[in-house]
Amino acid sequence: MDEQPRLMHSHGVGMAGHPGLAQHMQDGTAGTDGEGRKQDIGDILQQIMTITDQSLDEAQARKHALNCHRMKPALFNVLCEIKEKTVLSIRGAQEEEPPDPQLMRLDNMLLAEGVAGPEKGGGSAAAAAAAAATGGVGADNSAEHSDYRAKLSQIRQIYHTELEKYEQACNEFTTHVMNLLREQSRTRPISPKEIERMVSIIHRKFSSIQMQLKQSTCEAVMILRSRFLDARRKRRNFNKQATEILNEYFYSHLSNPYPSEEAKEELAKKCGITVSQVTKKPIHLHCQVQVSNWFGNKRIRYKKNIGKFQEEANMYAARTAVNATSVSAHGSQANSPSTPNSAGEIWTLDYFDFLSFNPRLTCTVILSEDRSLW
DNA sequence: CGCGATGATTGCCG
DNA sequence: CGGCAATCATCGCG
Repeated sequence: MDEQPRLMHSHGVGMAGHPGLAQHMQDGTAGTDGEGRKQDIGDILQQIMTITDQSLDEAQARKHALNCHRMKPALFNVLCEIKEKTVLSIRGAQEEEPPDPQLMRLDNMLLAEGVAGPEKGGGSAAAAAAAAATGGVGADNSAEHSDYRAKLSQIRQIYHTELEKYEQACNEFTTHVMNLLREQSRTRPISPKEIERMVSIIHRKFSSIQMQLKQSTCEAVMILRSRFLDARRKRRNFNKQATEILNEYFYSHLSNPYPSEEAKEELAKKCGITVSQVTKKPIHLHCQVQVSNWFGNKRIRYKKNIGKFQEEANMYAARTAVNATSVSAHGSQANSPSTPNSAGEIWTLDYFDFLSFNPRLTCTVILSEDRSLW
C-alpha cells in the first residue's frame, strides 16, 4: 500500500497521457532530420490507430490509479460534503413521514377480516368462531359460510404470496442498488448517508406498491362480503319457534318492551338466534343485535298499528296467563298484563298525545282497560 | 308475479 | 350509544 502514491507514474498515466507517445515526441524533438520526423508521425498515427484497443485497460488502470491516490479519501469526503450540502439540504425537509392513515386503515381492515395477521391463526380462529356460531340453527348457511371462508382464504393466500414476493423483490433490489452505489462510490462522491437515503426511497416505493396490493385486497374482501354476507341480500326469516319466543317476551313485557343486555342475550340463546342470520360486521356477538333489531322493528310496527296486532297480543297474553296460572300460585300476576297499554302510555308517547294522534285507537284502548281515565 | 311481511340499515336525536 | 322512523331488499304466500 505504501507504494501506491507512485503508481500513477509507474503506470505512466499521470500527466503526459500516452507513455509511448511522450517518448517518441521527445525523440522527435531531439532528432533534426526530416526522415526521423516522418518516422515519428508514422508511429504516432500507428499508436492512435491502436489506441482504441487499449482504452479499456487504460481506463481501468486510470481508475485504479485514481482510487489509490493518497489524496483520494480526503477529496472524496470534501466532495461528499459539498454534495450533501447542496443536494440533500434541499430534500432533507421531506424525509420523515407520519404513518399514513390510509395505510393504517387498510391494515386494520385486513386484520379485522382475518386476511392479514397470523397466517393460519386469525383465519382459522375466525372460521372456528363462525362455525361454532353457526352450529346453533343454520345448517343451510353454514354452507354459505364455508363458501365464503374458502373464498376469503383464497384471497388471503394471494395476498400473502404477493406480499412476500414484493418484499423479496424489494430486498433484492435494495441490495442490488446498494452494491451498485458502493461500487460507484469509489469513483464518484456517494456518502453512506446518501445510500441510506436511496434505500429509504426504494422502500417507500415498494411500500406504495404494497399499499396498492392492500387496497385491491380490501376491495376484493368488500366485494366478497357484499356478495355473501350482505344482510339485505341474504336475509333469512327467523324460524317459527324464535318468533314465538320473541313475541312471548314482547307481549308479556308490553308495558316496557325494552329487554336489557342480559335479557337479549338470554333471548338470543333461547331462540337459537346466534349469528345464523347473516351479518355485515366481523362475526361477533351479533345475536343481541339481531334481538335488538327485532324489538326495534316490533315496537315501531306495533305502535304504528296496534289494531293489527291486537289479535296476536291477545293470543300471547292468554298463553302467558295460562302459563302463569298453571305454573305458579294465584297472586303473581305482576308482569302479565293481559291487555296492552295498561300503563296508559305507549312507551315514549304520552297517553293523551297518543289518543289524539290515533283517534281510531281510543275505542280499543279505552274499552280494554283502565276506567279511571274517563 | 305482486304484494305484504320482515329483518337489516341508515340518519337523526337526546 | 341506544332508540326511533324511514327505507331498503329479500322472503314467502296466494
